[in-house]
This record gives sequence, C-alpha cells and structure tokens, in this order.
Amino acid sequence: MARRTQEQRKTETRTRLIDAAAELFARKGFHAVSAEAVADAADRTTGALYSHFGGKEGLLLALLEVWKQRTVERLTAEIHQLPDPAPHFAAMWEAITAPAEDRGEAWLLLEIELWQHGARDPVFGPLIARRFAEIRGQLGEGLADWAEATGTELPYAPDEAGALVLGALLGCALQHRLDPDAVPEELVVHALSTLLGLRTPGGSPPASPRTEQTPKEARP
Amino acid sequence: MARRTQEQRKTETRTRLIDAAAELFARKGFHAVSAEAVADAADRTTGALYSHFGGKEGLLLALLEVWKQRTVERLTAEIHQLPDPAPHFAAMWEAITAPAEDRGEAWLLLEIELWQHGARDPVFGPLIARRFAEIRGQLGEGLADWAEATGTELPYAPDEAGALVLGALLGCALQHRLDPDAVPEELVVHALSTLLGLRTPGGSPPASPRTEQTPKEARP
DNA sequence: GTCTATACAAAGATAGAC
DNA sequence: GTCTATCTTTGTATAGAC
Repeated sequence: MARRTQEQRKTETRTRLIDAAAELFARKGFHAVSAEAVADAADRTTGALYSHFGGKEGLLLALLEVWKQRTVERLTAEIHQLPDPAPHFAAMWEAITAPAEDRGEAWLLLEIELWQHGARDPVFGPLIARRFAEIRGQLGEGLADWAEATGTELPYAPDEAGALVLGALLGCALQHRLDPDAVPEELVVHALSTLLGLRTPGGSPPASPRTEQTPKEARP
Repeated sequence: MARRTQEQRKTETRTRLIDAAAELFARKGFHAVSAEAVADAADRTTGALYSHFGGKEGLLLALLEVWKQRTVERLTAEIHQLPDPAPHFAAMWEAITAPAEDRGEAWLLLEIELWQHGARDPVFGPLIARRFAEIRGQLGEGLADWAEATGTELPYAPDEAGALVLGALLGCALQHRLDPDAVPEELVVHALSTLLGLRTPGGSPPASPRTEQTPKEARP
C-alpha cells in the first residue's frame, strides 16, 4: 500500500481540517478563530484550507454536513419500547451535557454557533432551519413509534412533541452549562415525562428523592 | 439649562455607545463587529469608546449591566392572579419572539451572544450564570406567588419551575427564530401549562383548534 | 495537492491636539 | 471628554515553487 498516500492524503486533510474547525469554532467561536489557527491545529497550512474549502466560510459549510450525521446519531438513538421512556430522556440529556466524553461539551457550543449563523446569514438560515426540522422529525417519530408500541397516547403531534422535547433539552442545557447544579438531570427527565403526559404532573416525583431543594443560587 | 451639555454629554455618550453595541452585537455578533463600527453607529469615535470603557470587552461588560434590568422587566412582569396563567405565558413568549417591537428580535440573539461569552470566558462565566439564576429566581417566585394566591400547588420548587419555564421558552424560541411555523405560540403556552401541572397533559388542547397539523417541515 | 512567502485589508489600541 | 491621526498586530487571500 505504498500508493495510498496520494489518493488519500486529500481526504485526510479534509477530515483533519473539519475536525480542527469543529473543535476551535466550538471553543472560541467562528469569528474569533483565524483560518491560520485552524490550519495549524490540523497540521496543515492556510494554502491547503483555501484549496479545499475556498475559505473559512466554506469550511463551516462542510463542517455542517459532517456534523449533521453525528448529531442525529447522538440524539435519536432508538427509543426502545420500554414502558418508561425516562431512561431514554436521561441518555439524551447526558449526550448533550456530557463534559467531554465524545466532545459532549463542545456539542452544545457548536450547535449554538451554527444556530447563530443560521439566524444571521441568509445562506445558512435555511440550512440550519432544515437541520433543526430534521432533528425534530426524528425525535417526534421516535416518540410516536414508542407511543404506538406501548399503547400510550401522546398529547401532541409527532413534530410538536419533537419541537417541545428539543426545546426543553436545549433551553435546559444552556442553563446547565453555566450552572450545572441549577438544572439537575432528574429535573429535566421528570419535566420531559410530564410534558408528554407520561405521568401525572404532580405525581411521581423525580427519580432521586427531592431532598430539601433549598435554592441553589450562586451568591458570590 | 445652557450648562447641561458638559455634565451630561458623557452619560449620553455612554448610553449611545451601549445602545449601538447592543444593536450591533446582536445583529452581527461580538467578534464580527469592530470597535469603530460601534463608535460610528453611536455617532462617536473609537477614542470616546476607549476612554469610557477601555475597549470592546469593557463595553460588553457595561452592556450586560444595562441589559439585565431590561430583561428582568421583559420577562417577569407581574403574573397577575388570574386562575389561568396562560395569558401570562403568552405574553412572555411574545416578548421573546416579537419581531422588532421593542427590539424583541434582537433580544434572543443578544441573550445567546452573552451566553456564549459566559460559556467561554472565565470572567464572564459567573456573571452570566448569575444573570440566569436571577431570571430563574424571579420567574419562579412569580409562579410561586401566583400558585399560593390561587390555591394551586406547583409540582416543583420555585427555582426548579423557573429553570424549566426559562428553558422551554429559550429552547422553543431558538427553533422559532429559524422556523416560526414549527413552534406556534399556542403549542408553547400549552406545553408550559402542562409542565407546571396547570392542566391535565392530554386534556384541554391548545387554545386555537389543533387543525390537521400536517408536518410543516421545510422541504426546499 | 500542499507548502512558503507575501500582498493587502481591517481591527485593536494609543498619543496628542482641541 | 472627545476627536484626529497613526502605530501595530492580526487576518484573509493569493501567487508561485515543489
């Protein structure tokens, strides 16, 4: 395999650049990272970057495509047909908030970074909008399948359920990122279950006993 | 009042710079906006900016303080003691998602911009964390007061309720921004009510009749 | 396809006049 | 306190060698 070098070096370069970009864009933000910094982190040069992607913007676009697949895997792992979907919610929550396991920490940051570009750039807007729609769709579909299999009735249409679950997860993760104690996993899981009518709102308190619960505000 | 100029010009400059910064940071992002652009938009020069705030970073810090108050007002308008808090939820939602009424559109963008700095910068982190904690606190307190006054029992501690409501609002607003149809107001209001146990999960469908509800995915 | 070197533009920051 | 002018650094992008 002495010949592999030439044919494959280019795809490896693409991968290296995209990975480096994901890391840096998430950690510092798109505008705060120079093309050179990305190239350096990927052990390449700006020349290679421009040759492949035409610039930083093009790199972000390429990154989006790759990222899409990883995220769908991350969030929509088959919701098994257990009577209680709580473990599945917990898994999704952990996938989003995990410190660095499989770049869990960076996931939220990059996702928000992409959202921003979508909200600001007319080119990215529809792309990101579609991305979110797909996530909602997959999420909702999974829930609908589960409901049908277990004989439960969801109080929302699949897409609506997807939107609410995704919304709650994102919004809670944002807060969790700055103040983990303020948004414990049990709270989120319980809320999601309640939201979808999978338990009575008042009944069955969060999995872990709701001890005391004195306000945990940081008061520095 | 010929003398007002000297004493007050400086505070007017501060205000102008902060307002301009809020507008531009929200619309383009902190790193995408130059100090000069902010100064120009405020009809001042970079010299004045540096003299007052020491730089762009300092300006962001100052902006945060001002923004704090406006947001608390925006989100925690007294929750009146009606039996149904839905109108109040609807008002909060509109405050967050309103196109440009009172800079409603920019609100979410700037809020996310601040969150990012908090998540990335060790100096901003605690400040933004505190900010969110305060919003949660106010929100939760308002809900608790309402519950007590109306004889309702909230299934969560005040801070927990605040975290969930804020989370759902934020996460839904993020999606709404890219695809308004996917997250209609009635859905969010209904979800919030359900979440807090103010109606049975399955019962009382959203205010507006849930017509058809064919998936509204953009399929460009 | 990738690197080195570099042109060119923009941004951050400051000194000194008013 | 504010402006004009400018210095320095950093970033984008390209041309040409390998």
